[in-house]
Amino acid sequence: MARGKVQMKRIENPVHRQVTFCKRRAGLLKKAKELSVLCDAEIGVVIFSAHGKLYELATKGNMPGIVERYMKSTRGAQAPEQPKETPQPLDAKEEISMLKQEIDVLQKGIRYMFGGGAAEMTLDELLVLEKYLEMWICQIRSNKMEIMLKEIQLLRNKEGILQAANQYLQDKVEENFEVTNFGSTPTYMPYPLTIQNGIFQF
Amino acid sequence: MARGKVQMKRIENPVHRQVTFCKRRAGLLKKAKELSVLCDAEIGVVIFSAHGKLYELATKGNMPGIVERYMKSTRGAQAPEQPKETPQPLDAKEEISMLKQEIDVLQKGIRYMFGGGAAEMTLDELLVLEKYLEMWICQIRSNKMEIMLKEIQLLRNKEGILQAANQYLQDKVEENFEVTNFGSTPTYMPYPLTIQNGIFQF
DNA sequence: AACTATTTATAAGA
DNA sequence: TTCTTATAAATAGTT
Repeated sequence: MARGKVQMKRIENPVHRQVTFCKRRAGLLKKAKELSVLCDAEIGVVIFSAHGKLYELATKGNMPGIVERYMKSTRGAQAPEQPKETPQPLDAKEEISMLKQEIDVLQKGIRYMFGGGAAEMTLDELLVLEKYLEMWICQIRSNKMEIMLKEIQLLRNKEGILQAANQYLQDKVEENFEVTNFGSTPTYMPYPLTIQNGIFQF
Repeated sequence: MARGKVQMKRIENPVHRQVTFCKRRAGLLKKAKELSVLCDAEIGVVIFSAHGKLYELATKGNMPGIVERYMKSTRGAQAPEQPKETPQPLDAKEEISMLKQEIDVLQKGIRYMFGGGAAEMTLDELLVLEKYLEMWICQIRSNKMEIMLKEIQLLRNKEGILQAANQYLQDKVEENFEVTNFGSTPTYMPYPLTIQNGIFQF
């Protein structure tokens, strides 16, 4: 904002970036405080530097309170959609009715989460919903793991290919060495591409 | 900051205050975004207006992640953090695209939940969704606890009333006993309603 | 919502 | 980091 406009992209020079971070961080926290005082607002600001250091500001020094209020608020803040008809590729009618009951709980739960807590839920319903969410998280974690394992497998394969190439090249080099230094003792000659196995063991 | 300094205290005129809130809120969020982009920082800003309306900004649209990181950071009492490279934030459509992304994740998540994981989600999306679910579970557990504590309090009150009634009846019975068995020794006579205290201590 | 006169923030240099 | 200063940005009061 001074002595030249600044492009809105990451500052590549690390020193420059650090200095700017200092200055603008101070500016941001000051502005936040001003806004809270002038307009009687409750504000929380959390800043993690690129190096992971935490800077924060919270009105009344009460960040936990703000986080809690945020969580309560977001239940109602974003209401993307009402889940409508679930495609049911199921067979038995009893099963369907049971599933519908289940879906009722879930729909109620989603209203609970997204609909500003308008739907009052009983303790039993909360327990059921909690179980569902836990299952959901479990499933997500399993999918995450699957994706990561695939990635690892892919990298392993690449590693294998590279090691084979490495071996081939090494043989080639040794062969040339023997030709140019005929009669000398063959020496073991590890190349940089020969790397350790990963930390994951299948 | 223009046409006259401003006192750093609550603006009393409500109209004036509302206008200033709008302007400065926009300014603060803009500054926060700039800082995150220029200096590669992870930033979360939460603003509650005096009327309770929520405004927020989070890098990567990932407020739950920031909250979690914040909690980790503060719980460890200034624990050393690992420097994590933030993927370059997009600079084009600003907050709107990020919020849309956030909503996208949630919508996809709902399909994910109801469709038995049919919707393919990227690893990043799964991570964000996981954070949301953890947040919600936390909220649900807190609600559960609240309900249970209320229930316990209610039961305690009932217990108190019943014990009082019990005492009253017991006295009555003893009185009658003394009348009908004049001169006999009074005996201690505990009634079934006299029960032990619950396991919860407030 | 727009418009400016000012104040504030800050980029660059020291 | 801190100070200085020229200049860009933000914004208070007004229209």
